[in-house]
Amino acid sequence: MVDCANCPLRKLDSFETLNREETAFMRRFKHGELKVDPGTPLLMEGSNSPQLYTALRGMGLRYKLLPNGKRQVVNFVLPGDFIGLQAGLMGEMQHSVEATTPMVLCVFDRAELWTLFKTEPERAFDLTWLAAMEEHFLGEALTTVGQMSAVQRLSWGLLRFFSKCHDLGLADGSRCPFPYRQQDLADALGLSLVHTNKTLMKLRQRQIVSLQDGCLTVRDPETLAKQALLEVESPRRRPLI
Amino acid sequence: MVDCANCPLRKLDSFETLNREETAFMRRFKHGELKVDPGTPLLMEGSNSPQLYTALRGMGLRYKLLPNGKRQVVNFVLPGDFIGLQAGLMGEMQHSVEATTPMVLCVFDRAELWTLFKTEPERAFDLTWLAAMEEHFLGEALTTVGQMSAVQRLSWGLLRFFSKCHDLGLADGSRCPFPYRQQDLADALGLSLVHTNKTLMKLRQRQIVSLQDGCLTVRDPETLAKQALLEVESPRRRPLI
DNA sequence: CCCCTCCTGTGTCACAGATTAATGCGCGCC
DNA sequence: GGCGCGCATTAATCTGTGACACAGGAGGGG
Repeated sequence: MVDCANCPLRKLDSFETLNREETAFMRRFKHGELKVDPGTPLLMEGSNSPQLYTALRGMGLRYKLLPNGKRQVVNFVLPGDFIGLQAGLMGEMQHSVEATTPMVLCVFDRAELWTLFKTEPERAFDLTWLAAMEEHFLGEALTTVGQMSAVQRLSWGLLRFFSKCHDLGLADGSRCPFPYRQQDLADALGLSLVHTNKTLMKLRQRQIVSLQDGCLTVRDPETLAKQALLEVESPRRRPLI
Repeated sequence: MVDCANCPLRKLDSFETLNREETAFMRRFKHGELKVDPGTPLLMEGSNSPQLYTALRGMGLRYKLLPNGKRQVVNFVLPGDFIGLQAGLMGEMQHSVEATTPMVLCVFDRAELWTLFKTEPERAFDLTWLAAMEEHFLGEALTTVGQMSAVQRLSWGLLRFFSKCHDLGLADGSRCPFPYRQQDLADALGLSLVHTNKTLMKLRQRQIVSLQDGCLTVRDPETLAKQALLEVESPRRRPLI
């Protein structure tokens, strides 16, 4: 499922065990299970919070709240995602998770983490690998939000989400569930709601994606991928002379 | 040095050993040493590259190059920083490190990583902790670039860099080295060079920071910190009637 | 049925920031 | 000295995006 071909050390087939189904490993270390309903934010008060989570079922989003009321969606949470390690060390911003469909989370006791490292190096390695993947994703997100236009950001965001769904086997052909509001997309990509809406309309009118009834359909993956990396037509005006 | 008070598991005094000085641990696992001169980019071709690095001395920056020639500075590299785990898994964007002062890097063999997890869980734990800290930083950076104004971004960036220096003992009072060009700052914060320059001038004229001769001086830390989180004066226009 | 609320769609306008260009300044080099 | 080069600075202009306002549709509840 998850592409591990690049991992130089070993085939990480154990990755799959982190996805969607509760494994023997989870059963051993888990502290409890959590069912979360859409709309209820799950606050994570930094590393003082004694809990770590793995999403088992459902989708949600991980975000930070700013003192001025704005919100940055840091990542979309899908089954298999590990949450909580990255919670605030400094405690300046509120770090939260909110479900957008009914979710089931596997809860770990943070204090067990150290045990894990001593007794199950393979699992510890997986964990680190996941953290590195997340770090890579965030670097890409930062690059996109920092350097790209609205069309490119949307293209990147939708494509990324779709591939993640696809890797998890949640996509049906070019279709995947997308239980988010436009406001969520806007907050994830550093755009305003209105502009996100208008840009989405552009993508729809160009028959590149379709987004309705909680489903995302990628109609033109090539163009989408091209736009996600580089403006299709060079927007550079030619000099006047 | 690095604040570990929040780590619930144990006092991470071993962190210090990752900073600046080469330790017995490094000597055991290290594959070589690398001296890098300013201006020579060190390409990291994803996890296919067999190497991982720890910065021992000097400063630099880690960035991604886009096909359209733009650049996103992902983080500033200081002594003690671990580099390479987060290199591209997908290989879309070029991920590189460039020194801005002469640097010394400790080179690890990527294949040794797995050995480390089996034989030195403490070190493996440190590594994961570092990855989590980096992840937290990137989340904050994303939030800043996605939601904040130019003044706030600059304030956040400078403050962050200064605290990092301070934690590493590289700062002298309110002064720390800053071997970067304004273009580097601009690329880190998703701003244009010109606008970065103008905003910097504003901060200087308000006696909040001073930036010259490769040194950053924080003159008014309170205001800086306030601005880094929330616009000081609310920029909301009052209605016309 | 109406009323209310949440969300999407669309037009208008203002502004923060991008772009371009020109200047100055220090520095190394021939 | 004169030249080129890299970088900081400043000004002038343009534009992508945000802010605001409002209409319409979809539910939900009494």
